[in-house]
Amino acid sequence: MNLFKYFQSEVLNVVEEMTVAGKLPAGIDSTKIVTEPPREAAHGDVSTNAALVLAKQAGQKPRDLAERLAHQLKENAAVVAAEVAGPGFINLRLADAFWTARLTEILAEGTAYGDSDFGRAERVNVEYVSANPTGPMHIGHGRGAVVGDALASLLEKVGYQVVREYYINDAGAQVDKLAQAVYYRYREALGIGIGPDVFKDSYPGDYLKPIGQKLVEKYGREWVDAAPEAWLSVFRDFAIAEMMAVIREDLKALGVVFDVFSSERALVAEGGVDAALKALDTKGLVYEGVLEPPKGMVPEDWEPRPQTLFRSTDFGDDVDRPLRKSDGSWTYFASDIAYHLDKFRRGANTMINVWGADHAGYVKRMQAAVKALTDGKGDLDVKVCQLVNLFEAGAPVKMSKRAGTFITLREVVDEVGKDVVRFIMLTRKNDVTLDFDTEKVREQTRDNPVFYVQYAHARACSVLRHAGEAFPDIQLTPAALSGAALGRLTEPGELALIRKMADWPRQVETAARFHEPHRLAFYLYELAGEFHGQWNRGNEAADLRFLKPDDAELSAARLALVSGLATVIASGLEIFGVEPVEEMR
RNA sequence: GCGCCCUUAGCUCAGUGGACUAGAGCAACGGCCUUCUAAGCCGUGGGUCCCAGGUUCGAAUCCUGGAGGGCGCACCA
Repeated sequence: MNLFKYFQSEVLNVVEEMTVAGKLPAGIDSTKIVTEPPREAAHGDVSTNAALVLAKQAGQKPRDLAERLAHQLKENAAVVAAEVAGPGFINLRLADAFWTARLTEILAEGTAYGDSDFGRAERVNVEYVSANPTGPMHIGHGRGAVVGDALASLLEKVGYQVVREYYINDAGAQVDKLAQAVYYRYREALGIGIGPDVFKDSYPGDYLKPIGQKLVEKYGREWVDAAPEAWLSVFRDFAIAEMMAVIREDLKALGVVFDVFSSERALVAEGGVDAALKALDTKGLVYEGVLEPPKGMVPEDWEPRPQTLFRSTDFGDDVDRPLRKSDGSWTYFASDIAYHLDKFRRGANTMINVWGADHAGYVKRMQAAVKALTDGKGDLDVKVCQLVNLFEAGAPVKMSKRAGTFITLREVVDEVGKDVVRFIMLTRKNDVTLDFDTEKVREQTRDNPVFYVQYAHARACSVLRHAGEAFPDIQLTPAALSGAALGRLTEPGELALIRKMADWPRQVETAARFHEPHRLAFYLYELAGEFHGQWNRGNEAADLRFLKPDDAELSAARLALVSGLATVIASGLEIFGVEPVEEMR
């Protein structure tokens, strides 16, 4: 249960009752009432601004109205105190029994705790990674991959029907360059010398060498003297398939999965671009025109040129955008328009794209296109992921493709483990740069959030294991533990921990609403902190230890708490795609 | 030059309209601990929330302008 939503509806019920009783005017607007945790825990458990919002409409003083509302709210059995504070906030204090009931709920629901129907089974398409099939993934792709994957899981948890999608840019100039580079690797594999500058405009990486070798194994010398027109499509298709296999392996190592891989080439081949552009044209949004040079900077090879343009300025963009290149072929933007129309037609009114920082300039035009094509019915949110700076023990890792000192995502994942990479990628909001230190993330200290959260889960599991030794007859299943005498959980630290755990459903919903999975990393860190804190108090005072050999009843109640804690952490890590470990090694 | 993003404690960052005192971790300083699983615990100091206006009963939060940093900027993806 999202207890804040519950009390929100309780507040609204009271408002409704008072309206019926004539104590409040009819037709009052209560939509601005919010019910949330007070900033200061000392103020209570639940706080609402209802009186402040309604005072003016009711023609009553905020504090007077607050007193009346508070009086009614006290009728709820869970409310032990309803105090008016400041200008007219109402702070509710809840009964211990209310909190222990939340623990029972957690034990009953398991990692499904925090699930909700917030999304109302609405369909959402989350597109992420979509790295060009021209090379292995780098650390920046990894961030997008994790953010997209976790966001998708988060949305599923709150009841959306989510499609995880990867768009393969397998059409256009980039993959032709790939074919070009692979052709030279093919010749090289046959022992034919290649010039020093052959990769100047394409892909010099060694990772294409095995592909050249495979082409030799498959075709021998067949293409050595053939014209480019002859080998281009063969080499291109082969190279794309090989590179996608590499990328899929990289993704697998990171634990990232997709429901759909969409091909740009296929979309073009089946006429999707022509259809989408025709649709735009029908709306009168396509025209032939000449763009001004970008304000304040004129590219060297600038020349005024008539182009086919999309009237994106009608939908909030800064300038109209070209749909066709000078050779008459479609631009990347044109096929992307078609792709987004395709996603919309496949049922996703809400689309979320996770992009790298270098694509930030495309957000407005893409949103403009979605608005135009769907008549405002489609919604596109773009999460732009800022750069990831790699460090090793505090020193920046210098990377240069030329010097061959390029660190791939795979290398980092193999070095520190997928769980570490995934968690760290979620410890910052997507739109700020993230420092990733391959040394620091393996430290076993409180500074390292991955360790700190994992350790809380492991420590909880450890306590449960020890319980089996101390109390051989005890049943440690959640179902059995929920039957414990939870009323014996009266220590402030224990109740504070349950309060934090009970906040999970609200945390999940808020993160989902803002499409911001990183919020959960902060929550999990705080939750882990509460648990470690209670553990440490047990170090000081033996009375506070979770296991008390001379008091089986109290121990069972505390074990229920420990089990619940492990459950909530596991529920969070599940969204992150991080395995909740049972012991640290 | 234009667009987008960022600017909160010495450092790294939470905090998308509410109050009494703007939070956390690290670092600093002062104590303590050597453990039911060790990688710690308690306390103290530390802030013109980049600046200036505006909206509001109320602004770190919304709006406008400015400063600094990042990313991008027609016919590449």
